[in-house]
Amino acid sequence: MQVKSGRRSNAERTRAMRDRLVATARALFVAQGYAETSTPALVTAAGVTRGALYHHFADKRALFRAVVEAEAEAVAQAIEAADDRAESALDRLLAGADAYLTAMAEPGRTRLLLVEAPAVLGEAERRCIEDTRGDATLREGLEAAIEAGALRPLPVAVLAPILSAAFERAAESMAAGAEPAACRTVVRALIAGLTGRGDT
Amino acid sequence: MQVKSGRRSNAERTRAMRDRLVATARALFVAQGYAETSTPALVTAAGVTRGALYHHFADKRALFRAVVEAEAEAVAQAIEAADDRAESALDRLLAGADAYLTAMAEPGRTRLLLVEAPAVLGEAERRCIEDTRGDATLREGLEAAIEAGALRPLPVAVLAPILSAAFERAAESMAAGAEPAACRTVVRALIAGLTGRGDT
DNA sequence: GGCAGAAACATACATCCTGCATCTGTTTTT
DNA sequence: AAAAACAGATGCAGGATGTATGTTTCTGCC
Repeated sequence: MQVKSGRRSNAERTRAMRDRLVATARALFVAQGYAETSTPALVTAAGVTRGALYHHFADKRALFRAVVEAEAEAVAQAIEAADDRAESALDRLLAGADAYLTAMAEPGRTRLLLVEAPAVLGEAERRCIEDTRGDATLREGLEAAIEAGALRPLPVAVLAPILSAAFERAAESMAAGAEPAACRTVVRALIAGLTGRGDT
Repeated sequence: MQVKSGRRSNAERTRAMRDRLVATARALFVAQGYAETSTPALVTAAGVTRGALYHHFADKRALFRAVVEAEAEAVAQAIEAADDRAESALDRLLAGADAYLTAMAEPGRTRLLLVEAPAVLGEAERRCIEDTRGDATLREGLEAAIEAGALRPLPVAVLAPILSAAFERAAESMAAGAEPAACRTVVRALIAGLTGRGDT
């Protein structure tokens, strides 16, 4: 292992370059959107060349997908962490929803995950990323809550995406400057309404 | 006004050309998405030239906006029609939600309005189209229902977009082949939960 | 230690798309 | 009937994407 500044292993070079490209891409995609961000501008901002980009990613979309996957992973982890700290099935739901809203407050996340991703990646590809993470967790949480009698029996396959969409819009509202407290209140009211008892 | 076959007034020519371009654009945007639809391919499909396109629309986005506005208008009309037939504030809400789901079942509508439009038009422009129509109606409906004591008092400014998103996802699920009955059940349950009584 | 091969990165090119400026022909107006 | 206004067609400039080809940097082996 040389300590000389100029020498780096291939693994290091790859990781550094990939991280650099993904970080720069995230910033530009958030600021200008996917379509309006050209690869020449992107590599210039990153201080590298287009050759490096196309060496590490099949095309512009693959780079975007890498950005989105990293974002989705971060959100999923935040939710699972909150999930672990809850007791009852209903509490897990409420805590998960809360954690989702908090995680999505990270600047740019709503634009990447909720605006650009659906249009750039197909619905299919987007599902592969989002669905195997957040949505699956939510589905399990709902099933558990219904099983436990905490929630009205409703078709989870339909309910989960719909609730998920509600959470997403709440996150967008918060990103757009709405009262965080109001957003959380409404989301909790929505879930509470499904208990059939109507209390919070 | 000549009746000779080859002779058409300018107004007729304009309307025919615009309609033709919008109809063709809708089909292609639905089938391949906005970004993957090139203007050369579009005008070829329409049997006209790019000159005609850029004569009637400032740019590709303007054509897309025309398509989206037409879709949004159709949805808004369907909702208002259903609204007029309802009695109580709560009934208007439920009828409006139902009408929304039915209207959004029109093939391609979810992709245009919910996937492509947010990414292609800014959130700002999209709001101008969607918000001044569907969302405003929903907001008024919610305010009326809360005023009448039919719904729990919640911040409408936040609740309306969130409910709207839930409806939208329900529409997408239906477009993707989910049980229409299940979708309607869930949507109604969501609204019912907000009454604070929990019944349908 | 030095060299062959692979991998990381850079450069150059072919293709395509967008938007505009220009040009032709038709309709409307006076 | 002539001029003005307008619909529509053609050609061009700028720029973007993705690939093919070169060059440098590392890695495994002798």
